[in-house]
Amino acid sequence: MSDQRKWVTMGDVARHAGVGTITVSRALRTPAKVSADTLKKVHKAVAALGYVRDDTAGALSSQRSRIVGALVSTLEQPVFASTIRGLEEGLRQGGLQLLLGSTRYQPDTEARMVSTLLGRRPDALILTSTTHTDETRRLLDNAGLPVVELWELPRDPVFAAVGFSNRAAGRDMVRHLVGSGRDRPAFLRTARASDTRADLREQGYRDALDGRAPRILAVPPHEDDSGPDYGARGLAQVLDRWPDTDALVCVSDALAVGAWCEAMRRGIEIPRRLAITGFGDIDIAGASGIGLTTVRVDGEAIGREAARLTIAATAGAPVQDRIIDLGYTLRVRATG
Amino acid sequence: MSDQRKWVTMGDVARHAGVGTITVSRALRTPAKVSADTLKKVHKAVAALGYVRDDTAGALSSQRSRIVGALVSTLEQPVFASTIRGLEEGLRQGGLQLLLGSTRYQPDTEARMVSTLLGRRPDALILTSTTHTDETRRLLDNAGLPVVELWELPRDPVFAAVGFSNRAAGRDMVRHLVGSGRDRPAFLRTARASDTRADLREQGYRDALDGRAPRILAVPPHEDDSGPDYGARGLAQVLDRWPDTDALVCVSDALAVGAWCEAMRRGIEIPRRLAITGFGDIDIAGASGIGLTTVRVDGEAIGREAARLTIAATAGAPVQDRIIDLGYTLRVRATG
DNA sequence: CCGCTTTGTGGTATCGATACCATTAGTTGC
DNA sequence: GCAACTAATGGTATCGATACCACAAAGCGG
Repeated sequence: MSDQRKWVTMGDVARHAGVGTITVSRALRTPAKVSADTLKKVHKAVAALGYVRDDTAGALSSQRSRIVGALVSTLEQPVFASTIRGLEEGLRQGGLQLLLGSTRYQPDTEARMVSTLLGRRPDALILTSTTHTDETRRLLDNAGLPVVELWELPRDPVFAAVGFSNRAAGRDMVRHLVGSGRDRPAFLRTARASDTRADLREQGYRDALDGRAPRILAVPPHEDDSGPDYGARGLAQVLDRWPDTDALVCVSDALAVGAWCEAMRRGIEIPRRLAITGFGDIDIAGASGIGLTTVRVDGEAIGREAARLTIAATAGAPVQDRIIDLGYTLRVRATG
Repeated sequence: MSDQRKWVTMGDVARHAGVGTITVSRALRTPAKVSADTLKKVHKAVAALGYVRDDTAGALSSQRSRIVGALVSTLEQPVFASTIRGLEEGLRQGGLQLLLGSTRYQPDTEARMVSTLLGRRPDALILTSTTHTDETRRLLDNAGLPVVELWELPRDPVFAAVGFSNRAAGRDMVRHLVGSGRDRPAFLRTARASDTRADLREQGYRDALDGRAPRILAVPPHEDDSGPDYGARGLAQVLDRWPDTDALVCVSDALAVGAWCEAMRRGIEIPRRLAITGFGDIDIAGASGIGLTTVRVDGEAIGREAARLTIAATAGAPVQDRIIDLGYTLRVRATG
């Protein structure tokens, strides 16, 4: 940390280069509108002074912050890692910057963060959730900016959505299990109040039961417990309650991996005695030693597509498809 | 997305409440300086108009953005998840907001992102890396703001650092293995050009060899390969090259879990025939089925401590300890 | 060589909140 | 009862970049 010296301003650069401030602005923002000669002078001055433009001031005068706020449900699990990567890269190409936050699946946290984010006057907002408090919904509606919701396909998106049908995916997975002879599948999830994606997958599970009695276990949230811990606890409780369960459909890969570990510890043969499936296809799911059967979602594509939509919308281009379904793939591996 | 209606300004709120704009500013920023009566009027007006303050404008005039930029090496693995959580919570209590980015272990990406971040005039910067390009270092030195580096203890921090000794941790882990009879430990890492933490842990491994021949394998980075994939490939290559290896010290938990899976697939007995250790103690490491022996790092504490330091520094308080060592714990579990 | 467009450049007002200073009313001390 | 203070509030300049308009010079067709 150096001394209290103030920042170099655009005016300083202009003086040093012998041009007007506005020319410096153009040289940096729209180089095509400036002569090659002037451009060189400006760049030299910028380098000499170590100038870094104040985008905060730029945002104020242009009424465009070039910031896109994004709120993901969790950063603890890598589910959204690829989506964030896709988003970040896509937005960067459009000259936009990602302002990231995590809601931890709590609607009130989401409300607070949306409010904070709006204070930075982002050009758009991206949310990996479609369940909002009334307060949040009001803020979003009044903000007058594009809002893109991810990983689901809400019936009435605030503005647009990119995702897939969680319900269909859940249904397909259970059908696959039933089709390969599993007759008593159980569904394992965490008991979170507003995890719409989990609700939808559970609904898909019910859809596919076809008259069989549902075996649904919602592990209560517990301080300091992580995904795999829930999975291990969940498996124990499921077997406790329904000992003859022959397939465990987990709402996420993190849970599935935890359940798998617990099964290994107990010496339960997988998949002969018990099939285990996950959701998301995170990196570890594919590890050869586990080989988790799961639903693959192309998170990076979701991110890229959301970025494309966002760039188009902020540029004022008309957006045709407001609900984009990118689908999913059943990835059948060793565990079921 | 609603129509093109402009944002409500502080002036609008002031008019609606029948007070001056500056009073509204004070009511929201320093309520103590405003009478209870006025406060109520202002809040009512804010609610009625759905006002959200423009922090961008506030930052410009007060020369304090209340933003702290943070760059982590990766978001793909949950190593830094707890650190981010600690940071975010700590900063929020100090009225600061986290602007998050990922460098993907690439110094040039870091340079680009530092520059972009500085354009938002953050009050401080936080980096989970101590290896910077000359360009980055110059920017940081000239920026005149507190820079806190995490997860390492550099000799000459830009401003301050919060972390632990990666070298000592690596050394302790290997000493533990050697002490329990492992005579031919190998070290597995990814071959990334600028992963200082990996370098230090490797150094620790060498320290503890005590005359034994080093067996170091750096898996070359490969497009689309994730942590566990590297681990699996790495185990294969290590056993190929040094078949009698009896302990595999992995530079991260992600690698260790992948190696563990591959070992399971090959029917290698763990830990009898081969010990496997990781680094970081991510959630899955503790899962009972794996029980990975690893180095536990209290990431959340690092985040909280960094937040405390940052708040103090931005408030102009004198900072005494610029290098804070939070230590680590050897967590011996089933795999070694 | 004259109107016309195109290209390059600069001056000035502006974005919205806050710093700074001024003002008023009320309170305290002697 | 008056100076000296505090509490509460408002007016105005300011932060740094960009929008908008103006203008000069160059290119160009006839």
